[in-house]
Amino acid sequence: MHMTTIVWFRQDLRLADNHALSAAAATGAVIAVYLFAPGEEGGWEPGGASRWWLHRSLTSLRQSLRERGAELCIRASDDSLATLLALVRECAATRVVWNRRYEPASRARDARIKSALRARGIIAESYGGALLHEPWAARTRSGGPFQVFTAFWRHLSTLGDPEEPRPAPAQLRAPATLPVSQQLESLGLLPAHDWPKGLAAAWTPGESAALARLEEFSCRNLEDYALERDRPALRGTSRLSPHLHFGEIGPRQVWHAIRRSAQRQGRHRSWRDSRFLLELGWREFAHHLLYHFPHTPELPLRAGFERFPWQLDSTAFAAWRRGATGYPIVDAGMRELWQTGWMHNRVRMIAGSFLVKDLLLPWGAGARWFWDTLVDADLASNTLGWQWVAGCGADAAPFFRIFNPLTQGVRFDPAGAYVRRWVPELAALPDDWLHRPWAAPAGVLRAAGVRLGETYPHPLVEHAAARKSALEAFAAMNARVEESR
DNA sequence: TGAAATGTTGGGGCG
DNA sequence: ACGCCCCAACATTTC
Repeated sequence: MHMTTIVWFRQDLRLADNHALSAAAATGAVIAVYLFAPGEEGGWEPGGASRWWLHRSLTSLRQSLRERGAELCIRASDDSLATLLALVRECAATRVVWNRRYEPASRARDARIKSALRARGIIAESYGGALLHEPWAARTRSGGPFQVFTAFWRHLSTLGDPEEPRPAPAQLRAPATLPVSQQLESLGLLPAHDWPKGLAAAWTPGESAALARLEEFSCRNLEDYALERDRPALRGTSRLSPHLHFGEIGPRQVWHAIRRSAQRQGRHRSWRDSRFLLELGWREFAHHLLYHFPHTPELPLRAGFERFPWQLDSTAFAAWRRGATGYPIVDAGMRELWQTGWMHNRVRMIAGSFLVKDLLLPWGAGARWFWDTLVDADLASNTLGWQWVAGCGADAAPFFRIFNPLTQGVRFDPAGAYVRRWVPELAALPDDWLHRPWAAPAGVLRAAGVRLGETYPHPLVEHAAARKSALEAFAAMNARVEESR
């Protein structure tokens, strides 16, 4: 059998463990295509940091395709079906294949495209690879989706290990006719200003960097991860999230790399219960929830929260975004985000809790800011994270679980290395006052060169009072819900 | 994957 | 010796 197949790359910018690509390579010539269609993302077109990453990742993908004898065809259009049909005609292709995405807009579009292709006699196939298990594979006893993480994760373990990852095809056969590609630069993914300098210093997008990252991380002891993952000053986390989001590496590869490494180290059972795989489980859970509750990027899963009395204070929101709230651990996180396109998970929770519960700003505003600034911005994970912290999601933290930014700072950044790195104007403060400069004696501030309100802001709100207001707002929401029943 | 408020216990100082 | 108070440490409840 020999045919010409279009491989439609999307969030699977890799050659290894790519079932769509393998299927195409096994049966004939391959036309690798990337379609940039931000208008088809249902209002969630890639943000600035994602666009920067995408540019670099496509550069990398194009290079590794070339090394195997294939070219990457890039087209920009908000009508992917029309572009695919044009490519089919241009190259006399008979088949189009891709790996699935699970965002609501993508699912609707892909379903429409699949049936339109088939209606024209073109073979259209989709494959799984972005998740360990398809989101519809897990069902509660009563047939519905899971809404509690532990139950979901326990159920996944009954489905068994995911398939072993497949190697990248060694060689790709070129088609008789190569389609014309747009210049990558014509997509306009790189911003004009020098924001990407910080991103480039922190990250290397692309499949080979992703594999190197996984190799490095999986050599580490899984117990060290459990101990260090909550300490933002350490490099305790895997930092695989952007690579996973863009599919430069797939979760099956991660799973089996962890398994192999643990078994090499003589741990033949414990790895399954490791904290790290649990975090991979949260990623699965996020996709499960988005698949079954497609409205959650915009609306709270717990509908009562639509009546929450948010305070729309744009000055406070701007201070939060800039990292000028006056709470060092929050500001450190927001500045790490702006400068590197990433924020440590523990600090995401602290900064998120501060936005929602201390400033009473709607979680969706935080979600949009993260969407624009995170290199790992992912609709499923971002939505789950924000609904978790706001207390309005499935298996979320109860609303009254309010983080104290001072306590959290002292507990998780005890030596202050994280705050000093990202809030250098406080660096000279002694440990005792670093997380609460507002309480430091005047002499200590003077000695450290800190002038509150000038070199570093006064706290935007007083936490104890803000906490009280948040609980009152929550009570007001519950009263409104009660009243309307 | 929280924190604050409230309750309980037990040891030591002291009249 | 005994009861009383204070307070730290820990546990439980509440938001």
